[in-house]
Amino acid sequence: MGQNKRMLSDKQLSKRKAIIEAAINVFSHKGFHKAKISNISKLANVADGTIYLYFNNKENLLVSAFDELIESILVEMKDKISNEKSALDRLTKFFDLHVDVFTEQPAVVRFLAIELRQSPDFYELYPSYNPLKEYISFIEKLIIDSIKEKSIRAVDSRALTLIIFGTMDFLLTEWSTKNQPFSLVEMKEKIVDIIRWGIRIK
Amino acid sequence: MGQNKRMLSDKQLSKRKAIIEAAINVFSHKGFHKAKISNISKLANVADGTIYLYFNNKENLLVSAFDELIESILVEMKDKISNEKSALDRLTKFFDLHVDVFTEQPAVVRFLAIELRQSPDFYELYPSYNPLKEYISFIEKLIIDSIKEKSIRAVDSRALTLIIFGTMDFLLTEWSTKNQPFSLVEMKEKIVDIIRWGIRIK
Amino acid sequence: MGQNKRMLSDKQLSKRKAIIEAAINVFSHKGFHKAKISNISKLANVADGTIYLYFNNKENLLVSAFDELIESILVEMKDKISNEKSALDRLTKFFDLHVDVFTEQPAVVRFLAIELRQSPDFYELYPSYNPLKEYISFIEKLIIDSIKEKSIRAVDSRALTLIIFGTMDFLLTEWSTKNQPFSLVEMKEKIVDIIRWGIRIK
Amino acid sequence: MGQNKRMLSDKQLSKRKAIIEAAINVFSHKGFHKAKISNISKLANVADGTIYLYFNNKENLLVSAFDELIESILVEMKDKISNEKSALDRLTKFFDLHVDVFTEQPAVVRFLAIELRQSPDFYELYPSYNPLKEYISFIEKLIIDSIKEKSIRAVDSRALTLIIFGTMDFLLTEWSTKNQPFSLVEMKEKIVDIIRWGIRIK
DNA sequence: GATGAATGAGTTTTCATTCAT
DNA sequence: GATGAATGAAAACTCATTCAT
Repeated sequence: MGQNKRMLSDKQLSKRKAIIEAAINVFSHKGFHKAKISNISKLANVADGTIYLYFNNKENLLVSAFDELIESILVEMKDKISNEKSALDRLTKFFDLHVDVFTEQPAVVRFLAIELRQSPDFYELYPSYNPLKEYISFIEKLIIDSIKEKSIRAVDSRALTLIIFGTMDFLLTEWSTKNQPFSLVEMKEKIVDIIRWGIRIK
Repeated sequence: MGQNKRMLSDKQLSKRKAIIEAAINVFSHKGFHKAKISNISKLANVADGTIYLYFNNKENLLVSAFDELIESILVEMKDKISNEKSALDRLTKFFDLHVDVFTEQPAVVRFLAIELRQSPDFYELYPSYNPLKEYISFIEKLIIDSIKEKSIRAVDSRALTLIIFGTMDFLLTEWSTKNQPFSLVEMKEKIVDIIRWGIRIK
Repeated sequence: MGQNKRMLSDKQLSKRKAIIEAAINVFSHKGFHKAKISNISKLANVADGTIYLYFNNKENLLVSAFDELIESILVEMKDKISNEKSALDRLTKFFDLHVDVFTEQPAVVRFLAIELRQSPDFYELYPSYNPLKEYISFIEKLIIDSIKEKSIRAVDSRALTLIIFGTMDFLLTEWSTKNQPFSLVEMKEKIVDIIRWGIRIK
Repeated sequence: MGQNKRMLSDKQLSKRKAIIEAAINVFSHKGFHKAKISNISKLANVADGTIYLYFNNKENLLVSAFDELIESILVEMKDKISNEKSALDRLTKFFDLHVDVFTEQPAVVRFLAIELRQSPDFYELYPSYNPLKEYISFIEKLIIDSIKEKSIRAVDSRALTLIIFGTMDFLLTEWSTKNQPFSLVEMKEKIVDIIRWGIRIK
């Protein structure tokens, strides 16, 4: 049975990590249904059965991999934007970093953008669960702060969050599934320009 | 074997339609992989084998359902916006209708927003295929026209298309997967306001 | 339901014949299990259902095709050897004709040599049925006559039948499945020579 | 996936053997197409899936069973005839043993005589493959040696091989499919007598 | 704890056969 | 009689999961 992460020894933690990394890799490239447990165990250099010592089942492995991937990305991004003075600068930087991270790891885009939506049963069972929740909440927080700082006009923070995340998501999905059909950096600048206009203080 | 749609009798066309409708319904609720052909055939009141008289296989049924659904939606929407005077009005109306259509048929949102991304094999086989292509192209065309009419400033049409479609898509996905957590119409107005500001002529 | 052949009109008889011919053709080339009723009906220019007006089922069609093919071959061969004076000449001629017939229609060899053995259930149901029975009996009769005429020594007729038919069958199967790896006529002469030596009057 | 036979543990080898034996049994009685994998797995006391740990697919199981059966029979027969002084004695003994082996295991006759010809696809894919090749070659070698030893006259070795194998094959098929309608041993003696006459040195 | 051989449930697709027209 | 659209039973094979070692 999958065990609580906190009760594991160092050796076990590194084994668990190897499994998670292998899982992200395999799920990203093959998709949830075509990914075989044996692919993941082979890549992680463990036996098939070992995976079940750390995770309850395949779906739980997918969800765990999601959670930890997003958490690690978010931690890294929070750290990198911490030097920025204003909330708006942090938000802009966040957008930049989002694009950077995913440009460097296109497989991760597939994983987050596509696999995320492949467990409808899971959503049915846990409608409130959303691995992106924290990520999106962070964006909304930056927006609220920017409004408080009066760097941007007092738009609805939820609405702006939807615009920003939805656009980032679709931008990267298009770029990724269509094999980089445009310059991501240039396109990002153009998008930021439009959105900035929409929220600037007159 | 799947047959050419044009060679079918009226009776056959209605049977084919029943299958497509059942397929959209089942795929929407269960996802491609968990949807069983027998679920679809039962809902359509035909035998399993009958589906294979009209479609080559399960994937072909998914793709056909997509194509026909999007085409019918697009035709309807094109018709409804044809009265609008300016391209910008048509674009705005298009956004409204998009939300209306999907509000009325939440299963369709799931189908388009989620299932769309669930046939990775298909995309590998036909990387250029994208059932949303025409839909997205139409949005971009409205944007280009609006710029020509000088109703909006001369932003990059591709960038604005990404913003509009990405936002619409995410707005509806959030609203749909989280069981309508906010007023869709109000949220839409707020989003339109922000984007309009971003593209208005000073 | 399959009907008695004798109650059919001329038109029906020709339809039945077309089906039998198509069946031999398709069974020969595809084998019983890969042959589809629709292949046969298409080749015979009738509807699938029509076949069931003349034959009870697929297996019955196979068996009927066998029977009629062998009967027609046997009738033809009996006619052709009727001019030969002695039973031994008729037997020798029969062997020659056997080879000729199958050289001209290799598909028929496959049909008789291979498909013949593919209905084990059928043999279980009707252990006494053997479509080759009459054919083999005829060989044995020629042997018995030859012995009576003292053209050959008084060997056991059954034993010699087994040698002659077994050799003919294997000769043609080898020649047919291995794509004519030797000169059939020359090999036949060599075989006949050996067997003749074995049965000649000292 | 089917594994290399040499890399298996003793336990696995015995499981593999049980599967092969069950396969021969079931294929013999039902024929390739009517034999179900579940019949074989049940008889071998393993799960359906286990068969696929040892063999790639049903056809591969058939072919493997063939190969191993013929090889084991041939090894045994070669050993048993090794004491005979002359090649002609070995050939005669070989014929005797052939009949003995198959008399003791009638199911094996069916398997070799009937199933052998039931994989038309296989022959199409690998036209040169013939599991009986080695067996037949061995007979021809004994014939060539007998001629060299001047025990028999200098007939064409290929022709005589066709006679001997064809006759053995048909003899056993008739005896087997018609439920032992004659004394196999007596019939064999009569056949050997005829053939011997045909090839003796005057 | 780790292993990996064994399990067996589960589903698409084919195609002989039927029967309403 | 003839048609061919519709039926639905049937089976090979995969792979997540288990558990004896």
